This record gives sequence, structure tokens and C-alpha cells, in this order.
Amino acid sequence: MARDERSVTPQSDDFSAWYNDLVFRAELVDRGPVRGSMVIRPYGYRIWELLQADLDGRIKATGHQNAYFPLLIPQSYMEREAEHVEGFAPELFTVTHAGGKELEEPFVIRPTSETIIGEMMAKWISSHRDLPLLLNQWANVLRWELRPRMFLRTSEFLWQEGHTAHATAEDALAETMLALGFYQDVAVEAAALATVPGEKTPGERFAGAERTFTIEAMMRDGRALQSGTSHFMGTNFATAFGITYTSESGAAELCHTTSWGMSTRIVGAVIMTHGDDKGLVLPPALAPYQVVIVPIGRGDQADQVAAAAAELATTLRAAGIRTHVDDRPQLSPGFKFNDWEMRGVPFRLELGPRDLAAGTALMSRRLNYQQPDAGKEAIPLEAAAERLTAELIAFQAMLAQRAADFRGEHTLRTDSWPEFTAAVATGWALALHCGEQACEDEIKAETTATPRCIPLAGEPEQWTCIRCGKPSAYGKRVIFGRAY
RNA sequence: CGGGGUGUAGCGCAGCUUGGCAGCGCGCUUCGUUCGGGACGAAGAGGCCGCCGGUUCAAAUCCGGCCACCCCGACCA
Repeated sequence: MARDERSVTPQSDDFSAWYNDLVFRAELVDRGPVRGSMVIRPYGYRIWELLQADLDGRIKATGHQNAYFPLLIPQSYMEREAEHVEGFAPELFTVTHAGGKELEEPFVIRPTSETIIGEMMAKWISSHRDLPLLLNQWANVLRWELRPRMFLRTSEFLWQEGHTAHATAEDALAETMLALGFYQDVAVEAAALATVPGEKTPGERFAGAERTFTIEAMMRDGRALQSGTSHFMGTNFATAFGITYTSESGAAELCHTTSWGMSTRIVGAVIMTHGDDKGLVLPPALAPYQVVIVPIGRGDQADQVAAAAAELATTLRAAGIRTHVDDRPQLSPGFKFNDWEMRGVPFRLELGPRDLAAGTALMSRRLNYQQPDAGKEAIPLEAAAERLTAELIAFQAMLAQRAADFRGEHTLRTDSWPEFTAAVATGWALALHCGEQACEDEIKAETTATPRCIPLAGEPEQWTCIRCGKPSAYGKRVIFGRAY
């Protein structure tokens, strides 16, 4: 195959094609047998596992406990909370038969677990002493999607869903913000995304929530990706499921609940945020292999090089670096270089007879930001572990900085409609809005942009709506952008 | 559901207009030479041409019907 046919489609041509091609070619996923289903391959799953471990640690460190609830939910549970059913009805998979017979009451396959967990919480909570109840579940969920996209929107996906119950609205809101903080920290520190935490406008709220918070990431085509959400339910679900407690004064009170989730979608965010024409670029924190050693040599030298590569790998692994030796015999070094670049490995070490003689390895960085001249560098073998440990930290920080710079360069604070339309074509606009649904709809119809969030960090401002001139509703600027 | 497209080897495709032995590239198998940026040669294996029906001496190709998938919207993490 010709060289240009093997490289990934340049993102300037068609970002979606680039992305689709890459997730298959880098062996992250395969298509499942059913429309919209996704098979996550070992290399892709490892990325998720690394993120999962990080997030799980943060959740447990704050007093939450993991639990597991059933996949099948009686249809009647879903129907308890009016807005919740209405919101999820179009996406539900329903099980109507079991044991060869039609069921009296159909089950739905969970699209999310608020209802079944609410049902159980009602049984588990009776006193203020039972509160707060802080639960988390790692699970798969299923939603029928009209247009699937690998990781970003597949029928079945993996996620973490936190569900908590509290005595007061203040406690529940504090929990909502705590969870949002987990997501922001994981997104920035592990995934090196430049996410913006903020609140959703009423039209974008979760079905049944009083307030919905989000972290919004910007992809390299300027579009926004909701990368984690945290919901304050008020007493909506407590009312629907009878989640009540007896207060210190002996009165029956409704609980205030929250729910929050982060999914495998985040893997898609990593790909679309950091990837380039050569393929994936993985932040070291989420890279299945942080360093790949490519042994080079033939004949008698091959054995020597192989032994040295194995020894180097052992040294690096002892230093906590995820290291892989690519000893596939039938492939040329050049092929391996390109292969691992496509798979996003942060650092490559070339090890051949010349290097062995000099006591060095040739280090190559997957991406150089703001230092295009940085090429390969020979590093002493005895200092390799120390050097790479530092390089990995720097690489992680570099990616986060690059993402933040990109977001900054593609975000325009504006009070002018022409500027607004231009800004949302290539990125985000920070603008004031009246908060009316009809006005949001008009903006969407004209520009395909929607309100992504009201950033928490925004300064109070009173001005008038970018579109219709009515007074601003939120007293802060709203991020508008086209969303995935 | 609306608009556009595609179904031929594991993957990517040509062949169809004008009917006549099922093809190409990659990958795979074997052997040899290679190996510091996507190696090369030789020899092989691999097919219900999406499905059903029709026309014809003869259908991947023409006609009718059906099915599936992909892309752009609407729904959504």
C-alpha cells in the first residue's frame, strides 16, 4: 500500500473521518454485531482502566462506597418520575420475554440507575443517622442511539454513576459540586483536557434534575464535548420513590439526592483533543505503554540487543514506567516507529548496536509543542529511568498546556452577533443570553450552536442577550458551541 | 423519519455502461534475502459477487422486489 494511503486522514480534511479511521486502526475498538454496539479491544480498554482506577480512588477517598444494582429495571420504576420517563423513553431497550414466555411487566435495560437505586435507598434510609448515603456503581448502560460514534455515542457504554442522598439541600448541592470536582480533576490531571466546569441551562438539564453541572471539553475541530455531569435532584426523586428520613426532631423529611457520571466517552475526548495527523497522542497517565523500546539489529547483534532491551525494560518498569519491548521479528524498525506513533505512545527508545556501543538509547518524543526542532536524543542507559520519569511528567503537563492554549485561542468573548456566528463556526463564544428556550432554538437553527454551560468561574455581568437584546438571565456569560 | 451513498476474499476496492473462465492492492501461509523511518523476491491459500425472484444458451453485470450498512440532519453522555 502506498504511504499516503496508510497514514491517517488529515484532520483538516474531515475530522470525523480522521477519528473514525483512527479508533479502528489504532486497535482501540471493533464494530459490534449490533448497530451502535462497540467492542473495546484490550489496548482501548486499558486506557479506560487507567482512568477508572484514578477516578475510583478519588471517589472512595471521600467516603463513597461502591455497590452494584441490577441491569434490568421494572418498567414501572422508570415511570415514577414524570420528567425522567419522558426524557429517556425514546432511548429505552425493553425486555418483554423471559423463559420463553411474555412477561407480565416488561423490564427496561438501565439507561441510568436513578430509579432502581432510588427504590433501594427508600428501603435503606429511615433515620437522619443513615445520612448521607454515598453510593457509586461501575456499570454498563444501554441507550438506543440514532447515530452512533465510537466512544462518543454508542448504544452500550461503560461508566461510573454516583448516587447519594442527603438530609438537606445544602448538603446535596455540596455533594454535587464535590463530584464535579472529581471530574474536573481527572479530566485535567489524568486526561490533560482543558475542561470548563459550569452549569447547564434549563433546556440542557438532565431529565428530572433541578440543576445540572458539567465539564465541557473542546475538541481539536472546535466542537464541545460534555465530559462528565453532576446533577442536583432536589427532592424530585425522593418524592417519586419515597426516600424519607426521620429528623432529630422526629419529623418525616424528604431526602435531597444527587447523581453524577463519567463514561467511556472520555476516551473519545482524549483522542479528539490530543490526536494529530500521525495518530493518537496519549497523556502518560492514560497511556497503556508510556515507553516502547524498539530493538534494532540483525544476525549476531540481534541477541545482544534483545538482552539489552529486556534489561532496560526491567529497569524502567522498576521505576514504575509502563514499558513495552516491540520484538516482533518480521517487522522493520520504520514500521514499528510509525505503528507506535499511531497508537499514541509518548516516548520511544531505539536500541541498536551503535547505541549499545555508546551506552545510550535514542529517545524520541511523540509530540513536541512549541519546540519543533526537538528531534531524537541519545540518553545514557544508566540514567534512562530517571530521565524518562521526568520526561513523562513534562509530557503530561505539555499536553494539558497545549489543550488549554488551544481552547483559549478558539474561544471568543463577544457581544456582537456577527462575531458570535463566526466564533461558533470554529470554536466557542462567550456571550450573554436571555435564557429563553425560543431564543436558544433560534440560535441553534441559525448556527447549530447550543449553550454548553455557564462557567462557574464567570464574573457577574449585566448586559443584554446576544441574540434578542432582552436582559441576560444568568448574570454571567454562557459558552456557546457546536456539540458532539 | 428526511436527504445522499454503498453492498464483490480478513480489510480496502476495480469489474456493471456494452451479459461470456472471479480480478487488483494490503493482509495471511511457506522459503530465501533484509532490518537505524512504513523492506524485497518467489511460490501458495482464501469467494453463496447482500438476499429472493425474473429475462437469457449464459447474470457480479439487465429487470422487479426485499434486506443490511455507511455519511449528513433530527434525539442524546
